[in-house]
Amino acid sequence: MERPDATGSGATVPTRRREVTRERILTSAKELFAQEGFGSVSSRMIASHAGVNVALINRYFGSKAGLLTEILREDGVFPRLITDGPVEELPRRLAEHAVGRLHGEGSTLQRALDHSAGDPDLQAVYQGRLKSAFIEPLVEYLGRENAEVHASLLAAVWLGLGRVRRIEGGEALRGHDRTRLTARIQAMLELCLEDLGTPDPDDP
Amino acid sequence: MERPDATGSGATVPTRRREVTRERILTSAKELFAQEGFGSVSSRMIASHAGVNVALINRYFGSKAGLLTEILREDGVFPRLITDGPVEELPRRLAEHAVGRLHGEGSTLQRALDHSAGDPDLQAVYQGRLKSAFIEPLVEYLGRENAEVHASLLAAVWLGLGRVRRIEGGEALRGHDRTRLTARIQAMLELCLEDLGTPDPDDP
DNA sequence: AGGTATAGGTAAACGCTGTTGACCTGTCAA
DNA sequence: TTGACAGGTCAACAGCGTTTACCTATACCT
Repeated sequence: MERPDATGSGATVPTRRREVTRERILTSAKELFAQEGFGSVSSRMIASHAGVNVALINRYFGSKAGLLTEILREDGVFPRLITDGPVEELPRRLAEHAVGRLHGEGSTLQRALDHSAGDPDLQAVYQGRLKSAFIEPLVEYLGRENAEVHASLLAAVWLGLGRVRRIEGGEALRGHDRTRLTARIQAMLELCLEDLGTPDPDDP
Repeated sequence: MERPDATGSGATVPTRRREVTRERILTSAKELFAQEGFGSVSSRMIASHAGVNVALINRYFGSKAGLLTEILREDGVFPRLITDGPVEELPRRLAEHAVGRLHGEGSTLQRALDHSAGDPDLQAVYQGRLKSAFIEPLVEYLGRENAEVHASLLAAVWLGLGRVRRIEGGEALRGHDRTRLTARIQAMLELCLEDLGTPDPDDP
């Protein structure tokens, strides 16, 4: 079966096209995840919203988690944020972005995925992503001794702020003076990156 | 039906006793959660391990999440940690505890629940718990201006460290000199508690 | 002691989930 | 026109948390 194409030329356009279907699923998934969060959206909901059969999700993305992995891979806000300027300004960039999120800035999708970042299926996805899109770029970007430790501490503050915002609503933080709060978070992030000395486990 | 009691007195002990059954479920749940994590343990697994009917979990705890809420309520490591000494030593206490966890210290149950702290059902449970067992006691304990902001920042670092440990294994942090790492985390927590000035949104 | 209300326990189903394998069918090249 | 095959469908699977209707051991009251 074919359908008339939009050009009015009389030619027909195939209804079965891999890329088109794949994109429909991706678009619907993003939209629904953004509205409801990952855990609350079922495969069948995505499929019916995309006007597509359920089985195709697993055909094209392996699993529901695979679908999310693909969405996150396309998104990639972390690496951009990290390499968006000189190292010495990284704490300021991250602090401003974090505080911005408290005030509802950032894409709907980002916010929704944060909101449901706990799902057990997501755990594995986020684990891979923390390394590939946060720790590793950061380590490479810092490019110095103990970079992994600095990166881990930075990631901890970053993720922790996200978590508090997510499960507490961030009301307490949002209520405070924005400039002062940003400065404080920036200071905390700078402390994460400050020199730690040589890591010698034998030395007390 | 009754069974002989352990005293050998010849008396019998009832087989149907609310508290006994409740406790059997709690014990089994703790054990299984500790081994496998929350998400991987089904209601039916808990029930069969406890030698009890599945429906009793919902009868006694409302839901599987309710069961976990009860377990966490009984546990309560947060409030103890917070009020375990003077305020000025709180950052040191928390830092030491956090680093201790990196090195596998803490109860099996704690570690396992941390490990599966992302489940969507747990999200609500943890949300209530973050407020009642962390923020609120901390706010009351600090008892000063902007206590909520300080508590939120502290909670962010604390939860963030937990999250990094959980999804990254904390290898990078564990590999570093323990004393120096503890000192750094302590400094970060102290920064969370440092005076912020008056929260005036109109003041740039 | 006997009768009986009820708390405690059970079995079977409900509707839902993600996933899979067997089966159609549109599309395109020979 | 015919065949091969990528693309799409359908129905079923096993599992989940939860609920409903039902049974029965227990304990109180006469």
